[in-house]
Amino acid sequence: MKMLPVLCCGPATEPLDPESSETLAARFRALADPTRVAIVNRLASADECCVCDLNAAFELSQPTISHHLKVLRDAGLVESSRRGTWAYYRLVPDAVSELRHTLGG
Amino acid sequence: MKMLPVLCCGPATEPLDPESSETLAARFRALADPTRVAIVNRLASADECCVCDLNAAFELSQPTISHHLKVLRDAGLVESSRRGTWAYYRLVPDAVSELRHTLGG
DNA sequence: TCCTTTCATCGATCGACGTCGATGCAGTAT
DNA sequence: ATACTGCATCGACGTCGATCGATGAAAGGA
Repeated sequence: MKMLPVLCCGPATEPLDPESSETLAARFRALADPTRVAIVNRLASADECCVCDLNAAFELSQPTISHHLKVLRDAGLVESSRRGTWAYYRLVPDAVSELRHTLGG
Repeated sequence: MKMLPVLCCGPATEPLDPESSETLAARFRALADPTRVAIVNRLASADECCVCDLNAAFELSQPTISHHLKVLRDAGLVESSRRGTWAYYRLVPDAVSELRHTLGG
């Protein structure tokens, strides 16, 4: 897991280089959609979640949900594994907590 | 300051209603741009910051910086006050901290 | 009064993003 | 072999957002 710089509070708030700003913004962008926030919230209260359950939970088309899952995957916030026909998604707690620390934990 | 629900970790991770998801996403969207992340970072290490300093710090036009500051203002992450000709911006620590808690502090 | 500086807003442009239907591809059952 | 289900990808469409130049408003100085 790549280390992200501290964003604000805390004793050491060093200036951000452009690359770090872009990395941080990319992670926040993954949460900049209500559906993705809701997905993350749902995954937070369940160890695993089948895509079919997510499709049923949100009034969106299956490709749209799949797209949001890909965005979250690319951001490293969730991970998936296929078992048989189904795909299961899990939260990556370290990624969430690392993002939280950039807000000054 | 409006109370936001807990997002993930912690003992109580209640399901998010659509309105809360939208509110949370809106806040994350304010940080979903590298320039805004850098502005927040800069404000975090200085009590106050004049807009003219920000204009000088980023290689963007003055209207663009002004736009980003408005986005951050609308999100409640920063606040401003004019003194004479100059406008000074400050971070709103409670807003940042509240957002951090939604990530499960 | 007139000019300059500082900042916000406006209008336009262009690329990024959310959404969908259609399609493809495994896996499973009949 | 055929058909069906679960999920990812593709292509297209509409909207949103980042950016800029131009303009406006307010304050200060000559």
